[in-house]
Amino acid sequence: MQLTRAADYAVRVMIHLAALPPGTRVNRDSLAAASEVPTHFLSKVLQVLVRARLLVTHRGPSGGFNLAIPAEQISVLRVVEAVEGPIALNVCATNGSGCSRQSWCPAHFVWLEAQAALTQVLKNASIAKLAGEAAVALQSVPRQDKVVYPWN
Amino acid sequence: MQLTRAADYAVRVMIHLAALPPGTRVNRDSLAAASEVPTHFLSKVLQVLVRARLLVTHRGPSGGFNLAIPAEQISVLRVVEAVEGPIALNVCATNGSGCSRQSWCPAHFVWLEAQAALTQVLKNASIAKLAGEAAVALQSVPRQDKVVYPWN
DNA sequence: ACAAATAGGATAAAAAGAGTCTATTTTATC
DNA sequence: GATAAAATAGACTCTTTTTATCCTATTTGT
Repeated sequence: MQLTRAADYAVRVMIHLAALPPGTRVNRDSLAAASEVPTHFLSKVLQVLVRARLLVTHRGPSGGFNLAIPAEQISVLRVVEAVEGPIALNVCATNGSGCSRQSWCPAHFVWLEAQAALTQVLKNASIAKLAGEAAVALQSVPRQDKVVYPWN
Repeated sequence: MQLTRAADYAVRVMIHLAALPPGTRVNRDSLAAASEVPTHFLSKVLQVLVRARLLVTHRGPSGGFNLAIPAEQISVLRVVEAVEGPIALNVCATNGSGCSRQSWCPAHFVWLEAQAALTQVLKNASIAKLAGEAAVALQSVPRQDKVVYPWN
């Protein structure tokens, strides 16, 4: 009943990028440092986010990652599901076949309801909003990462 | 991000017992059959529920398990947490130390909020209520388990 | 050409999850 | 007291997932 570390890391990274000027490109090592994530593991997570079209990647010198779409349009749910797949609190709460008791099991609806409540919160939380909060919290931390601004 | 099978099984068993006359004692094999759970595995789950004071156990012939308290007073949350421990969506959402970023991490509050939404649903769902729904669904299934009524 | 990056495959350690088996203890009943 | 029905407890297995790490490509800006 826990998020994977990968999903947590993904959300951290997305928020970090959203807090920078739109389009800012940041390389993996900077992202790893800023998000406190093991670099090699973060590579994997970033690759997933790229495949999910949430990030855009650039190779070569001055390469790195930036948001593929405006942070306002990205919910935490979307990021989490990009990494973990669709959230399902129980096997019987899957879209697929699920369990044999599905049709009558009285617990079934509770799982669905709980799942809906959970995903609703994650859906309503946009990465942009969280990044805004982050900006406030980070005012006392002037250190800058190595970043490449899009106008350079 | 899923319930364990054990927690699912625990809820099934509790609902099954709650649907019977109060105090009805049922042995493990009957519970396993009714709940579609591997018998030996169910043993483990039942032991946990006994330690959590949700079930009362009786050994020997005509032994078995029955609810320790009225089903109206038992929430699904309580059953789940008896088996899985306190629900925490993320390491940083634990009561304990959590992660170093806890104090300022903007995602932190989202996890807490999502967790609250989830637990709220599970807390509001009483085993008794679900058992009532089960009773309706089971009207077409006349088969009786081997049970021991408390007045015998 | 060179160097800075990402991509992606292979590997692996550790933990969790799910289930099985068996010996032991308790206890109702004959 | 003997017997048998039941729960208890713990060891054990097997599989999958998680969480990485490392290494070799491949891209690409200068």
